[in-house]
Amino acid sequence: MRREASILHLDLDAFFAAVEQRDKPSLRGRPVVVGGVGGRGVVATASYEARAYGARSAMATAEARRRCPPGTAFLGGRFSAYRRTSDVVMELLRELSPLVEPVSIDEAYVDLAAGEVRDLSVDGVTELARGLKARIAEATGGVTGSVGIGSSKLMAKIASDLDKPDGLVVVPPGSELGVLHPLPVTRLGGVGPATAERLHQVGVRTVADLAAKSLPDLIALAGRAHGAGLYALARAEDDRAVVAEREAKSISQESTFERDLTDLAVLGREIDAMAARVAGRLRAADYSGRTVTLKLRRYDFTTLTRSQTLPQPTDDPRTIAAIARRLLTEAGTQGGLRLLGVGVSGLSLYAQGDLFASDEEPAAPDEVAVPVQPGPAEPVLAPAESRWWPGQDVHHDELGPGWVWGRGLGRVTVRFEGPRTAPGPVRTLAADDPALHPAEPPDWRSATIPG
DNA sequence: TCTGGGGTCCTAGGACCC
DNA sequence: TCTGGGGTCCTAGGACCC
Repeated sequence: MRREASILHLDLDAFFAAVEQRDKPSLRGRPVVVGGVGGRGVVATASYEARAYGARSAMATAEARRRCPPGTAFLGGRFSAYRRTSDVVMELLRELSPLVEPVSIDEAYVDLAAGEVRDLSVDGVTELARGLKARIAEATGGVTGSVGIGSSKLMAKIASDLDKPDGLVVVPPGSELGVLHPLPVTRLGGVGPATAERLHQVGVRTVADLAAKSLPDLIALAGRAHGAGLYALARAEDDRAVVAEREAKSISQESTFERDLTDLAVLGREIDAMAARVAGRLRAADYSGRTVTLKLRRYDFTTLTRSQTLPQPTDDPRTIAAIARRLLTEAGTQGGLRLLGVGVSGLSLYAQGDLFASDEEPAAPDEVAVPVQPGPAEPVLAPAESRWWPGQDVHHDELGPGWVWGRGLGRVTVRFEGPRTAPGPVRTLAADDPALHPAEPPDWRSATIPG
């Protein structure tokens, strides 16, 4: 804990949904749900309008559909659009200080003491945050963020959560315990459902209740590291540094199937496709890794992992696939699998994987290398329809830019509008209309300054 | 038509080594 | 031949976060 409130936490409000409402004028002020749109999808982000009906992050999309009224937009994610907007925000943060720690695409810490900020008084950082929020809204075309500033990461994060959305809270140094102690323990990072349940069983509901427990009690309850962490957080003791760059520890891909799969040949091709993507990401980042992990989730949602560690790191898709295939054969597919995942950990930079990934190199001690084939798509939609998904950016040769509202029965419904137009008209087209093409996300920035 | 995808960190037991 | 004490690596699972 510092003497000054010099750590800032920014959390963009309902970020994915906010970007969708910015780019799709007809959705402004209306409920929007972004996430998996298939039968087994879950909600990534619900707009505040959708939250009013009970839609929440991590809820099954099917449940959100039940709760929200007709006309609610259910959209798959447009990650390149979110990434572009996030990059603009992160650059604004780096203008405050070079020490910026992105936590996720919509969240970051800034160490204001590491930059040029002169005035770290409560009034000074409040003024700074006002300016930041205005610049974010201006540069992103109206996306808002909630800002918290405090004497530690803990307090900055707590503060940004106190007044959502579009909030600004500074916790003056010295007032930490007054802010912290009345809050429910579940507001502390690291207290999830399991820990919360155990704490409730011993009568702990607020952070003040937690602070009354002894260190040995908390270690008995939550384990050595976690218990000691809770003991410190309850006292607002937090010296975690803002860290700009973190080395990756693992890279993985996983996929939940529309229907449970049992066939080893089909699952093997899924593994090949995932191994190819993991290897591609490893190579793009100049990483290779020694441990290959297969993750599987059975029909009954039980989840298990099987792994093997190699003597040398690899980034070779055939090696990764061959190991994962063998681990799958050993684990079995009885009853059906709803999810498969392939990951590589034990990463090192610039390892010798390339030197050894020659064609004659055996892929694994007891298995012949298998060629990588494209994964099979579950035939849920007709081929022409499966090109399109709700929320997708498209362009029509005559009708111009727009986005997909829905598809089915050989047709696709498109709304023709963009970030800087009025709400546009809807047209239903043939799913195989040759004039309709997938498009890049539209540019939300205002046109070049006239003159 | 309950329950995504990509991560991090921690714990615990067994193998193995000195 | 009744029995240590660490330390590290590997594997598996679980909790948690966004």
